[in-house]
Amino acid sequence: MHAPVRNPSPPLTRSVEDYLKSIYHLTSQGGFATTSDIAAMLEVAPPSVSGMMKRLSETGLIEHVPYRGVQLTHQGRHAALQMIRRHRILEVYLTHQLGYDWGDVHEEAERLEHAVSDKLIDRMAGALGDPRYDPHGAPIPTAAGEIEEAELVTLADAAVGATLVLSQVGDENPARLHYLAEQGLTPGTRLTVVERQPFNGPTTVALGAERRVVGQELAALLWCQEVSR
Amino acid sequence: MHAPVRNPSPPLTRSVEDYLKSIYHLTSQGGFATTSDIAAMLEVAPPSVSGMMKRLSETGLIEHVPYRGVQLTHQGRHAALQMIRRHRILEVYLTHQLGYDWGDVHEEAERLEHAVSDKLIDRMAGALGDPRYDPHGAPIPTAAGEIEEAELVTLADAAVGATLVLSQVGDENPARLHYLAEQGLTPGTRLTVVERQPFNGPTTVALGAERRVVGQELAALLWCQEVSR
DNA sequence: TCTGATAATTAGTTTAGCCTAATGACCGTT
DNA sequence: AACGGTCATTAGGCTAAACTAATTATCAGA
Repeated sequence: MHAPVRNPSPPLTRSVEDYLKSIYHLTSQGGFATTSDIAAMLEVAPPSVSGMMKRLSETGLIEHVPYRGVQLTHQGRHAALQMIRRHRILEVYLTHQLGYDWGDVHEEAERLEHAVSDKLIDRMAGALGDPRYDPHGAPIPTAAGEIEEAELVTLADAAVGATLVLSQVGDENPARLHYLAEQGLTPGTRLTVVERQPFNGPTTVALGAERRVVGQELAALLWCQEVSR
Repeated sequence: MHAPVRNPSPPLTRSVEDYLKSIYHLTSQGGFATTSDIAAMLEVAPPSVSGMMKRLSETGLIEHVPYRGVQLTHQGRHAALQMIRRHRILEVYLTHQLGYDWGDVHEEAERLEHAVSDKLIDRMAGALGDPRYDPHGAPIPTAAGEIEEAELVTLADAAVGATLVLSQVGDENPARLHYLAEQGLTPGTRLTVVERQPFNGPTTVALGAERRVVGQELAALLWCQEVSR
């Protein structure tokens, strides 16, 4: 046996990789990621984030405006997209090749994404025919770091009468994902908004002949593409 | 996204896992693992080992006799065998399912073994039909922590005239492994010891009609089972 | 414009792992 | 029995990444 082998490009620690991913997700709609949002997402205390932001901006991965928040530099964005590619390829691989349920892949991928090599990810992607979306419908960045950006609305915001295709489920809670699958609410599903109760009330949708009533909270996680209205 | 997910049974750090594995390998023929052997295997300084030995014996994973060395407790041995199972299942999976070469699997498995869940290992093992040996011929511990112990001799020690089956290659250097594969020296190969030069000289073996001359250093890595002599 | 709430940062600790330098134990030889 | 060499351990430091407590910015409302 040999010494434990480190990943060929050593600079990024697990922690750094997690911070970059969080910042990516928090800024994907533009704007800054705030210290407390990052802290909440990673479940660490805000001072831990302040400290890390200092280091990350020193290494050129983020742009930090004190008391405002942070954004990724090109370099940081590229690294974040690498991680997201790894995560999503792993999710597809685990579901398609190893029988994982779409509710259970996130946790496993979350650990593996820090340990896999680019070579392994490429092999997995190859074995899967270079998939473009993960099991939750999220687009997979290319090896070069490009990602599809789609115009999406949440079901909670979609107009009554609109016809939609459910594209992404913005959640990773296994129980909620299982429930959604039972209800037939998986990416690719075509649905029509039948009605919505006021005061953040539930939305009723038609899936073919079936009706489903979706609470506000869940509806806000269902990202859809508008087909017509 | 959520906070980074930790492995369900959290206590063992990557480092601890590596130390346990090293100690297992160093003591598999019985006896104690010494501080400097562990240090050499993990490529750390001896004082780092002393420090870790203190912690590991406090947590009951090893028995430490100062200035003598260490041995695994039952608990430590079990944990080490878990890691070895993970490593070897990963190696088989990477070679059989993802086209890895037997010389390249070690490094990838070395990183992944710390990140995979038991569930994933079981799925991989299942997909492979619960293999009993890794690509280098080493036995894979069961999920319960049992491992086959075979009586093996290195080719360097085998008697001239003996007929052997090459069982394990005790090396993980990709270049050496590639060379061995080219020479047809892979686990399962049947061979006869034709002659050996004195003073740690090379050993000549017959593989069917073919002859191979194997240097002392390499011969010491080829663990064989004696069929007859 | 002041004030208070909220959010961000700084200061100071902790733990895991590593390091080098200094010290101490063991063992084979004389 | 003492010596010297090798090996192990102790002492003391360093870094990454977390924490709590204390301090400072910012901003919205009175």
